Amino acid sequence: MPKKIDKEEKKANILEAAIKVFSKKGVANTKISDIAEAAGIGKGTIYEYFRSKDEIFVESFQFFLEKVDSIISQRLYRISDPMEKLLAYSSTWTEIFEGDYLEYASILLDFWAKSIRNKKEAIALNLVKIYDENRNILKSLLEDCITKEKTSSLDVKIAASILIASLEGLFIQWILDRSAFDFKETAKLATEILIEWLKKRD
Amino acid sequence: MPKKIDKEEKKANILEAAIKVFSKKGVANTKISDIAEAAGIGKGTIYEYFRSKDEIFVESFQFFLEKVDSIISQRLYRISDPMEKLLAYSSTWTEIFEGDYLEYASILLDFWAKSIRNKKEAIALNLVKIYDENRNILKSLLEDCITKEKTSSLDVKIAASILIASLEGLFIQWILDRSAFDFKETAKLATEILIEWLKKRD
DNA sequence: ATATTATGACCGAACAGTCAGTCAAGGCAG
DNA sequence: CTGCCTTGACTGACTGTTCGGTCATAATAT
Repeated sequence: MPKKIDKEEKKANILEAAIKVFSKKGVANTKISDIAEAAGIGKGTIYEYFRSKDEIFVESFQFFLEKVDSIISQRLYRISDPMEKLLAYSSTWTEIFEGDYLEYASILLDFWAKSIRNKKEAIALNLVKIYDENRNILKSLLEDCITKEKTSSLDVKIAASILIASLEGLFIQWILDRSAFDFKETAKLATEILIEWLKKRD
Repeated sequence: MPKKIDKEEKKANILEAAIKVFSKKGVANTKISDIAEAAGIGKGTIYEYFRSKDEIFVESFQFFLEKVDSIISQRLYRISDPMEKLLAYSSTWTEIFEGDYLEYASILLDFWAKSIRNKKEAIALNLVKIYDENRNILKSLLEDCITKEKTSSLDVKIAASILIASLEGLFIQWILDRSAFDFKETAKLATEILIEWLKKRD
């Protein structure tokens, strides 16, 4: 077999493994050898693809976001009805974490922590950008749902902020105690409440 | 004999210092010597009061929660009007972190992370309890605000969950990027939206 | 009052364990 | 053989924890 190694593919493999271990044990408690073992390779090999543990951490964040992003846009792509689209957005997050990706969830906390503590680093700037993008995406989706012109654009953006907040906040509560409420249903309800508020507004 | 010292007071001093350092650097990156330095004592002295770094972490969580709790109940105590009371609840969180305690904020992420990764540990069980208590507190406050009997109790508890979620979610976004929106105003708005929804419900 | 002793709070050097990152040796395709 | 990949034993820096010793002060004796 002509051994042309696909560096990108191999990196992706390592990142998948890293995310899995990071999620389970936390970044600080994860050894490079843990990642190597999870990826089924030797410890030294890791350093053929990444300069440092921190680089793995940063890139895994990017990798994770891209993955979630692609899942979301894939879903929204097929839907045309605005309301359906909005609900699909909010339910995608819930489905991601109710499904195979549940184990990946807690890595979000490490990303948040690192970003908050080091606002100047690329990872933080990136996260800020992601939030802003998502507020804007949701703003558009919300605007498509309410067919009123008089609602101020500012209100809609604030509503978008609140929606993101609700979804993430519910996620944290639910991950800690899944018996507290039905995540999917409650997320849907939160979305509907916001829409209703926007519609009734004058 | 040396002066008899107040063990509890000294522990509190160390915990205050620990929380400060934990917040700034993250628990994993905090050395015992950092805490000692911040508390103005020697490294060895720490171990006169705590068995291990982990014990400091766990106790600082408890300490932090009690502090926030006492601030909130102190505020609510003076208010009788239900709506005022509810708004005071939500604004207290914002004020805590907009004021002197801003630096303490990011320690929440370490608490969350530890709890989520180790659901059986005391710290996690405690956090679950805290959330449940707060959902119930908010449920009562919300019920006092809407003077309708037909609203189902379940709806109110779900609304309480969403309100907590909104406040925490907004907090994360705001801490990352304080120019995104006005925290206090947006938190207030989220509270009002939920009340409105509950009132109009049949 | 003053000297002597007992106490335990306090400290930080030393220890022991851990782990990120290195590198010399081995493997394997062409 | 040549060149590239892979590897895990190794190293050195780092840090949680221990522990023997110091010292200020309280208690007691004179």
